[in-house]
This record gives sequence, C-alpha cells and structure tokens, in this order.
Amino acid sequence: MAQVSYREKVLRFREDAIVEAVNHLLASKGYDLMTVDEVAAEAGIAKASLYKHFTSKEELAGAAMVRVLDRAMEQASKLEAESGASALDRITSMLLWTLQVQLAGEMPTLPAQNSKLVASLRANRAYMDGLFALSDKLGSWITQAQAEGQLNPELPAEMILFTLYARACDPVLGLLKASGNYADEQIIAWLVTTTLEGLGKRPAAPPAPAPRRVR
Amino acid sequence: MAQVSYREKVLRFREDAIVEAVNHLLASKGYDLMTVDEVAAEAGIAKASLYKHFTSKEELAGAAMVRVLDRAMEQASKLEAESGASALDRITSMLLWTLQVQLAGEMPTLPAQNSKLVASLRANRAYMDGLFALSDKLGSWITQAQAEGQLNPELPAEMILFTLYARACDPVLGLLKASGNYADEQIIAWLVTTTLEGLGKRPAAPPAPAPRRVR
DNA sequence: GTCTATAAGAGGATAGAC
DNA sequence: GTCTATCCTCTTATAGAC
Repeated sequence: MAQVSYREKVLRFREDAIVEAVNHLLASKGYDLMTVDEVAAEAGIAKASLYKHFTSKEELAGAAMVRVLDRAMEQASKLEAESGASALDRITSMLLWTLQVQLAGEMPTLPAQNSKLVASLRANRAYMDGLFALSDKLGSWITQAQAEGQLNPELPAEMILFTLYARACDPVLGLLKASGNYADEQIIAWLVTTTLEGLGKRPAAPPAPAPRRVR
Repeated sequence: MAQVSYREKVLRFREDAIVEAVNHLLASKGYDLMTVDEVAAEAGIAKASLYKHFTSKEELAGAAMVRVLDRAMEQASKLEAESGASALDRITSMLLWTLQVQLAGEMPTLPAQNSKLVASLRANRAYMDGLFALSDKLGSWITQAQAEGQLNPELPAEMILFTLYARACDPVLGLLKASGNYADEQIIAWLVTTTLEGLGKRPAAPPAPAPRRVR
C-alpha cells in the first residue's frame, strides 16, 4: 500500500496511456470499429505488450468505462461538497457535465447488444462497483428532487436515472454539431432544456429564480 | 410497367424475405454483429444467391432502412388523411408508432460512426429520397405545431426532428423493458411524456383536453 | 515486459458448375 | 439465379527471442 516502486509507477503510466487511447477510440469510432492494433499504435506500444496489461479487448473497454465512471463520481462528489445547491441543481450540473464530455469527444460508448461484451462487463468488479456507486448517488438526488417537487414524482426514479445515462450519449448532440449551424453552448443549453422540460411549450412561464451569485 | 411476370414476382418475394431478415437482425443485434451468413440462413437462401440480389452488406442495411422509412411514410400519410387532429396530435402519434415498432423488436438501427456505411447510405438514392420525404412531412408538422404554440418555438425545427428520430431508438425503452417491472403500455406512455414534457415537474397542471371520441 | 512474427479464425465476397 | 466450395482480408490473440 505505502511505497510504490519506480517500476510500478512506470507501469501505471503505461496503462493510463492505453486506457486514454481506448477512451478516445471508443468515443470516436465505437467498440466494433476500434481494433486492438489501433489502440496499441495510439498508446505507442506493441500489441503483444498491450496484452500483458489487459487480457482481452473486452477488458480494455471495461477499463475505459471504469475511468469515465470514476471521473463522473469525482464530479458528483465535488458538487455534493458545494453548499447551496438543490438536488435538481446537482442533477442539472451532472447532465451538463456529461454533455460537455460528449461534445469534447471523450465520452466512450459501448454497444448494448454485444452479449459477449456485456457478460465481460458484468463480471468486471471495478466496473460494477463504479456503476452502482454512481447510480446510488444520482438515485438519492433524484428521489430528493422528486420529493421537493422539482422532478416529476410520477416517474420511477429508475427511469429518470436511465434517461440521464441515455442523454449522456444522445445522438442529437452529434447531429446538431454536424449541421454546423449552432454554437456548442447553444447545443448544450437546448439539450438540457429538452431533457428537463421536453419539446412542448410550457403552459405557464416558469418563474425564473433569481440567479444566486456565488461570491 | 404494366405486366409483372411470374418470375419477377418470385424475385420480389425472395427479396422481401431477405430484407425482412435484415430488418430483424439489425433490430436484435445491430449492424456490426449481423453477419451476411445469418441473413442468408434466416432468409432460407445461400449466401452466394443473396449476393445476386444485393451487392454488399451495406446495401442490405440500406434496403432495410428504406423499408422502415416507407412504413413510417405510410403511417404519416394515414395520419394526415384523418381529420380533426392537430399537428401536435400527429407528431405524438408518430412518436407512439416508432416506440411501438421499437418495442416489437422491429426497429432497425445503424451505427452512425461507421463511415463506410454512411457513405453507402448517402449514395443510396432510395434511402435519401425516403429520408427527405419523411423529414419534409414531419418538418411541416413541427413548424405548424410551433406556430400553434404547442411545441417550443424557440427550438429549431431541425432539432425537434432530430430528437424524434433519436427517440425512435432510445435505449431507455430497452432498459425499462429489461428491468421487467413495467407493462409495455406504461413504458411507452412514460417515454412520450418525458419526450414532450421532460423530466421536470410541470409548473401548472396542463388543461386536459376533453377526449374526442371518434364514432 | 517489450518486441517481431505468426497462429487461428471469423466474415465479406466470389468462382464456377448446374 | 441457385447452389457448394473457396478465396482473401482483417482482427484477435499468442509464441518465443531478448
């Protein structure tokens, strides 16, 4: 636990480079079109060496997902430390964060249909732990926001959670960006709005809360 | 144009079976995991024979997409023929229809990241025509609904259109179904609600329109 | 643990007989 | 146009030297 040898540090550094490459490739071309050769090339390492660190392509994908889950958890903890934010504020901030990650081309996405991959993820302890930890935290915010009347209490919290996860890789963002007609901030603002308020016109103008300045 | 020979009828029938198989496989496993061998097997034909009808895997995918676009267009035309429905009613009906198709496991989905496939689709005349025809019709409904104050007029019509397309293959539906906790109708109702009204609690109860009975 | 070289196999596409 | 048999490329994964 205590002393980390130099060798081990180098090892960690290598693995970080590999996972970083996987993350990038998953975000840009997706799991099926990503080849292990590409990962090795982008990480600047021989493929055979890569297989000393990770024993399969599925494990590579798992490592990238663990990384993004960790980053999300870190972000969530940061928001929780801030005072004066409602549960809805925190949820909105997380949604914003995921959209920014996606817009930056750093959101890895995996095909839910690949049963071999899914089985590997389910057997991946770090992945499952990270997923449950994040879901627990977000879930508690969701039920709180529902109790406070800020999220629709008639929806199961589970569904709201799924929707937040789904919007983290919503293709609408990519389509709007590809059209080239809108600024990034505009795109993100629209996605947040439609996720929370839908496509319909609100029946009454929502009373705009006075923006609270943090000093 | 007039006389269709018996041989040609048989041909069409074969091709329908092939496209049907592709549609099913695209919906269940997706493009990358679908193999041409599977398509041939499910269509009850040898692979080499299949290649006499379609020259590539991309073309197979294109044919399946043309089929679903045609079905959607047919549905839209039917809605347009009905009187007494507002633009929003029609849009809602189309959303409902796509969700039902998805729930039935008949919604083919393609990876937007596969550039080779995308290029093939763009060069596919029937696909592009079908896509534009449907988009035009839906687009006109959208702008009408916006003018009538039923859809948020501050959103570009284009974004609303993208969102409708995206919800047609929203993973949330599959996640809710996989949880096994909810009835199909319930799942669809929630998805329609969140798409149009979002996750947030509405500030005022929307005035429920008296249900108009069709006699 | 890193490399070069290669095995092993899947999957898209085709040859050629009928 | 349909079939069987085959080609060939791409990709995952490993052998074995250093």
